[in-house]
Amino acid sequence: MGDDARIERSAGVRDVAALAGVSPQTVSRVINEHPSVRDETRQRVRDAMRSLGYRVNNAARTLGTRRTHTLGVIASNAALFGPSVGVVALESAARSVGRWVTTAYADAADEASIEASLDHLLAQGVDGVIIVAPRLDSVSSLARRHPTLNVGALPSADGARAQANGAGLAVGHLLESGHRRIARVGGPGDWLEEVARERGFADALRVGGLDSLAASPVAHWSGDWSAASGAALAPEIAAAVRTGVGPTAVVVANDQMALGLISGLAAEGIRVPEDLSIVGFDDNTDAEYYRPALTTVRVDTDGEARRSVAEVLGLDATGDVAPPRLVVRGSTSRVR
Amino acid sequence: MGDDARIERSAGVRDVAALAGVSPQTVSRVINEHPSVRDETRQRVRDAMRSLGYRVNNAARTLGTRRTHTLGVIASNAALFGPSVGVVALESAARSVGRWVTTAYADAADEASIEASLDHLLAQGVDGVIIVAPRLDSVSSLARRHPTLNVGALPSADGARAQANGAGLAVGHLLESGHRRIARVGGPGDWLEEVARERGFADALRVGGLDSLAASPVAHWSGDWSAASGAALAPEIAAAVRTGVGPTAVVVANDQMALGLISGLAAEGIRVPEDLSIVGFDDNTDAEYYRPALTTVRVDTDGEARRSVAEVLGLDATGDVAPPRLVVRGSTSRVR
DNA sequence: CTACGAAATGGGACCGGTAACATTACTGGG
DNA sequence: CCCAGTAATGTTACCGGTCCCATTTCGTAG
Repeated sequence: MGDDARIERSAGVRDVAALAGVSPQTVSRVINEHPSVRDETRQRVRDAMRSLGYRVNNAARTLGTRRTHTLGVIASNAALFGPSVGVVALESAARSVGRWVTTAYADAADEASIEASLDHLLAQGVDGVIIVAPRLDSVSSLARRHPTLNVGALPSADGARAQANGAGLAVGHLLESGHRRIARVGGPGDWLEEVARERGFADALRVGGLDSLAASPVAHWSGDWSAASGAALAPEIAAAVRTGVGPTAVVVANDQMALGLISGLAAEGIRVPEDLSIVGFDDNTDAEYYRPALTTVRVDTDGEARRSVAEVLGLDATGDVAPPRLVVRGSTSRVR
Repeated sequence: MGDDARIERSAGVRDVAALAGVSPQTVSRVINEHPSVRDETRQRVRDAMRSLGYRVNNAARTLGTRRTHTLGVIASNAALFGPSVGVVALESAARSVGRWVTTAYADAADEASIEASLDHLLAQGVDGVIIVAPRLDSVSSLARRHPTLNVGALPSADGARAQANGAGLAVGHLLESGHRRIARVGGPGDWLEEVARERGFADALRVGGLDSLAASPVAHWSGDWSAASGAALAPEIAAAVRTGVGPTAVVVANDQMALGLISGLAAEGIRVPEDLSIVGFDDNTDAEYYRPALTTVRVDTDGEARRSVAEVLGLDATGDVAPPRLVVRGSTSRVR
């Protein structure tokens, strides 16, 4: 292109202003889409920006405004589908409203680790923080300790409600299939999503005419979302099934625990779905290829992410959030 | 002078300087660990910083230095274990050397999408960019178009070599188990990791005394890393196995494709490992709970990430990288 | 004791936008 | 046609570190 080989310091607002014949302030107004700029002026400035290859300098802008246009995301355990997908969805949602995302991974079970991640994000300066798959008290606790900070969560309160409904769908499917002894394998009890999914499960059972007694012989099993933790529960669950009065179906809190559970049950000689029906939650991309293919609940993570971002930034929500949906595959069958 | 109760703007270098009785410049030197500061002075400044709760303002610093201390990461498809784990490892590695990470997700197969992500990162200003699981030409192509930018990859060139060795381990295991007709299911051919794993596979076959002829009847199968793509290959592979002169073992380019393949093969009536041994790659957290549990190759992603970060930032590498390791489970058996 | 180079420190200007306020150009009502 | 009120634009200083360069202090050889 140009053979004037000089180190061109990238153009600034003043350069653009000079070329467009306006003041730097007007250029700034154009950048920020301030309404009080005549269309013709705006166009002239835009042209100048283009011909100079102008790019806003985020640092300068931040220095002046004290707003970084950056969203901090604290996520945990990337070996889990849920959080991974959530982080991607958040990044996409944030970018679509002109924000950057800085991510810090932490061990969600360890409050100190979360605090360290938050410190890291605060040092950089972020306009808000979203915690992915938070523990129950993480959000309120952080909000309390950093009153000036916008703290949000994925899922949001609305998202949690949706997940409760999703858990209800799973129960409904099992009831329709003739199951009456339905147990549940939960996640860690102090996680927001676990609480929602558990509540949805319990409510649906009650509505179906089965109170908690229906699940009484099976107690409450729970893991840590990992396949390993699902597998670890297999012996106990297998024993319950063998009694003949144990559960005929289990609603598991996420797909990966379901995977582990099925694997462990196989080792115990319990067949799925012949001896026990299993429903997962998330519908991760692999669930269809588990053996048997997993019946599970799909949630609209992208929609949820958009909602969470909008909430934290105080914007109007963009786009709808699809309600959760049951995906029936091979891990559930009618009760014999 | 007048001490009106005004909103306490967080302390800056000038405040610290005043309290410590030095110039702002000296405070700056302390912040940046410049050697030419007397120990006693340094200590005085540090004390002042602490007592004022001083925190560097990253934006101001960036504006002055033109360095953001931020690393950009471009990753693709978070539904895959490999990239997800890689991103986390990079974040951790970067943080441990005092950098922030801004992530942008892109569809790696779509050059335009990568370019858009890069634009996004450049607008923020990053000191370097690391592409996770890059296509073969992505890195060099970006480096060419943005000559001033530090571009790196995960895995690095060394990491790719290690993966080649890992693929060799898989082949070695199969040879020892008596397999002689060994096929391979690759990833997308224009991906760095695919090239490395394929090369390791081919080299090991040759060293084992089997040239490419051994694989000739099985052609070259490949997918896109997803379980779905693995499942899609099942009919064709099943047909080859049924001929009786097809492969007795398959080395698959990653665990998730192996999962899909096994699922698809089951539908075709091919049993793993009785009729066909299968080796995966990655050893993701779920592989142990696939059915059968997957024999696979584990790589040291954390170590690789540290190496990539150090490379891009021009630092000395910290910590060793563990060599890849074969994990033998139930998806492989001795040939009958 | 002097001289001189290195070490330690200080003094502005400056990075590139933007807030705050001032100014000028328009609009419509009386 | 004047004036208030709003729209459009300009002026100036400032955000908070750091760069460059000047200055002072120190160590030590001559």
